[in-house]
Amino acid sequence: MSHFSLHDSQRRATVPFVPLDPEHIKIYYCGPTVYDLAHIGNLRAMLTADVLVRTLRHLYPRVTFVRNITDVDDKITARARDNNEDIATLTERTTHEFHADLAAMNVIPPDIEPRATHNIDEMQHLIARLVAQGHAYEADGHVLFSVESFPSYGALSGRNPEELVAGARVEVATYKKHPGDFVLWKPSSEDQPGWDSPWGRGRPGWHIECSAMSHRYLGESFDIHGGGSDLMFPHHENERAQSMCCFPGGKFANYWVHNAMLLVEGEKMSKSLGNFFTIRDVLKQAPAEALRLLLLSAHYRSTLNYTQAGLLEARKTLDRFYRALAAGPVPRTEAPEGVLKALSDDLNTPAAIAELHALASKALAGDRTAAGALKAGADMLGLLSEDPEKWFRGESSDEDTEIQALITLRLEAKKQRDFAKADALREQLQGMGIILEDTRDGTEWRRA
RNA sequence: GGUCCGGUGGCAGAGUGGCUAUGUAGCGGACUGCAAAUCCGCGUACGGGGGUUCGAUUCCCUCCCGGACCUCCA
Repeated sequence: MSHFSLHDSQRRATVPFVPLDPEHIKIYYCGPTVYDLAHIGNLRAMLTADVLVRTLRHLYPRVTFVRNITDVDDKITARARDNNEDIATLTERTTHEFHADLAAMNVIPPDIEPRATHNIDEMQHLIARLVAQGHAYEADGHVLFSVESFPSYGALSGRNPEELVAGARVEVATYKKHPGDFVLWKPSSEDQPGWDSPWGRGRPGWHIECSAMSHRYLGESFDIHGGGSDLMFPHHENERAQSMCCFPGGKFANYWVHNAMLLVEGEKMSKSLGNFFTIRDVLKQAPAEALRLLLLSAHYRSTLNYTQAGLLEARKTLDRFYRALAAGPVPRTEAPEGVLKALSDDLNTPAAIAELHALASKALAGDRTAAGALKAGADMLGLLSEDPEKWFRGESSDEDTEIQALITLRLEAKKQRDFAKADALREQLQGMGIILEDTRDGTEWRRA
């Protein structure tokens, strides 16, 4: 078995991955807040988790992957109000859209996908425990976590509470004992979602839900906790504080995985710059696998520059890979060593893709074992899952007959060495978005 | 202001104390009636300046530039 190394954000180093229990790997990822369509930045985090889980599944007999849905949040409440719809309608619809988008991207669903609103009791239980243990206090209707009660607060993100005070760009609520204290429970007005609690009708703070759900489904200690690097502080830092104070005997997450952000055409993706892409936006203009390959073409801890040119390049790369598969039979093969080695080295997807290129070249040269290895290796990355013919031609349609007829006419013209006519027919097809490839055995076609 | 990451060939993007990925674009060639696809060849990159070393893109220092985070954010 290959040695799997993973970069742990807390240790700030790439270290050998040592499972808590090699028979059962447990991983938790922060899922979406369901108030809007997922964008390609969200997708990068989901893909990082996906490749991580695929790799772990290959190396270990059992992996439990938990990814939550945040369906109570002030952003949700605000959006529902703007849309003039029920909160539940908004969150249900957005959750379905999220699932559909990830399915289109060939992302493996989590084993357990808990919803925050189904875990309010668990959250209250944790909060009560924190209060009882002196890690949390009630103030002005809120329950707050006391960062000073947890000596290692800041260890994950590498900051200390004093620094946070100096740079804070948000005004500190007066009822906080320490400016870094954060909300565990907050009171709800009549028009806000709320649940009865020992501290009055209210709703949970953002961070407590992940502590509650990871504990409920994975226990006091689990192997990996992941998310985007922007979640490291404050979200993950706070989760860690809550959970470790609640369960001093546990380790909470043993490894922390954080993916870097992405840029769009060299700039930060933002709605005001007009370069904000949802998964759906991209899928209108390119196949899902092209987007997937593009996002995996940079290492997850590097900033990735998403560009239109890159999307086209990814598609061309896949064309070549699919050609390599289509060139002959594709035997079932074990995942190739080179790909496994790359992925075992902190999920080095660019190196894994380079292996795929080498295999594709061999396959195109007639090595069908390499074609099998290409398929198996690509599968580790969730790529090349389509039928090559479908990849090149799309779903078969009535148009195919017409295309075939024009091709036959052109072959006739060619036979009579009427190249002007043959070229005219080829141009006509090109106008229909069809590219021809003459081979020894006839003429193949594909969509541009 | 604080903390932390980066700067690699036209572009994308790995990696390494000496053998300088991979892809794409470009150029030349083979194949083809012409294309497309495929194949062959070419272009020797590591922000600037110091230092350590027999040797640095890789280690150290410094400067410049970019980015992230500092309680909305994948």
